[in-house]
Amino acid sequence: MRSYGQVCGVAKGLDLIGDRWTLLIVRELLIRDACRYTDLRKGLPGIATNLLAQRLRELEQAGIVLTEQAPPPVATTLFRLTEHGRALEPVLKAIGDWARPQLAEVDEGDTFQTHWLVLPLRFYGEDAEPDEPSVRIQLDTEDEPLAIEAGGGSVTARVGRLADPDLVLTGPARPIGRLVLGRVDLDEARTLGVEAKGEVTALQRLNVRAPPGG
Amino acid sequence: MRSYGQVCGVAKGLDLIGDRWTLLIVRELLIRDACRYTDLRKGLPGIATNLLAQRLRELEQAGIVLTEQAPPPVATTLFRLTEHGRALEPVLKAIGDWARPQLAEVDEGDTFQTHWLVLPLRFYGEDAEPDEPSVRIQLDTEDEPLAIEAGGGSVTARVGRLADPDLVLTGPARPIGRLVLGRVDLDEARTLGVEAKGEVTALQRLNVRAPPGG
DNA sequence: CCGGATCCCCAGGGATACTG
DNA sequence: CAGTATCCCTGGGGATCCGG
Repeated sequence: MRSYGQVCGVAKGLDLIGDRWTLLIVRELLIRDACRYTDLRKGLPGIATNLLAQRLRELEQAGIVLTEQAPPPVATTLFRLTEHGRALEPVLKAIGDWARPQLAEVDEGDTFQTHWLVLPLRFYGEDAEPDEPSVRIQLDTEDEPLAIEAGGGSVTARVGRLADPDLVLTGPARPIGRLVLGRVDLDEARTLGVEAKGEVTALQRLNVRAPPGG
Repeated sequence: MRSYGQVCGVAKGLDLIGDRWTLLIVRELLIRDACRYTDLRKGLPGIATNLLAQRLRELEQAGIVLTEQAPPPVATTLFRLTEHGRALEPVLKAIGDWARPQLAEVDEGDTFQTHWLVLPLRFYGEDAEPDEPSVRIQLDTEDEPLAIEAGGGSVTARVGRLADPDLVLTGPARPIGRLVLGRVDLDEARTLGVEAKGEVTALQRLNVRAPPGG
């Protein structure tokens, strides 16, 4: 990117992360930790492949991303955030906090992927019953499976599959996302095609609060 | 800007504020409150005038900026942030926090303007002696005058001139900025061309702390 | 299949001139 | 003062192709 050439923290920051797609690449890496090139492409629908490669080079040069060679039998390049890169999480959180109202006006053509639930759950998720034993919820949608665990007062979510979940939610990604974030209840989600198998009360443990000021 | 088309708070936010120059326009409006078109242009060296006009239109349409007609004898258009626009301050703060280290590597061609001190003073400034009577410091550089006041534990700064300052700092903008932010002491600043007239101990009242995690 | 590189085309940004 | 109009050029979108 062309530098703004200003002695100002905001301008200097935007020199590094102000380019199109850059912060969304960081988002994907915050969600997935270590990440293949193809994972990034799938999580960034519409990005041109040359652009992704160029951004990754720039991010590596800026000390935000580092690459490593995975050992066989994987034998592929993995991309990962440096500590300086992980320090961008508050920036993404601030943008997300601010944009919460905009999230209501979702366009019909907008895409949704299940793993995008990870950051909102990390930022706003609480365990409603901290003293109860923890519960595990498995999301099974058309794209990647997501594993959610609530216990000890906090909520964690990651891409992948749980060994023995208390509750499995199967169906289209969008309604499952709205159910997990507490925007619809289970009855309404069922009419939208969501199937729940197991301990449905586990959903009560997920408490997703509103961002500050929203 | 072209929308990312993703059901994700970060992406939705970037749809509105991810364009080049946009957040720097917001920065200028956070510094100055009400602002003429020409003030914005001076504070954004290098921006194309058509681009500034276009961004202001987009920001107004997004409910971030509003325009008002100043009454005579000023008789000009003023730009101001809406409440939704002022809510972007934490986003700028998060970027500034993150970019603090980058601010050390300033290029020689980079420009600096005195009023850019307002946000760092607002974010990181503390009054070192909350119980003492407040002090007023006037900055007089080649560009606009800046008025700083420290008292009651906090620091405020705004563009403009004080009636009877306790201390007046005159000289080139860059060294004055570094002095106010505590990056050089008064002796070193003097060798860089800064003149101090009045109660020089007033500078001790300014305490500019480091951002979280930096 | 993974990790890109290459090519073409268009939209968005930069610089300058001009106008109500 | 507050923009519009214009021209040019770079950066981004989209597709295809290529080496490992």
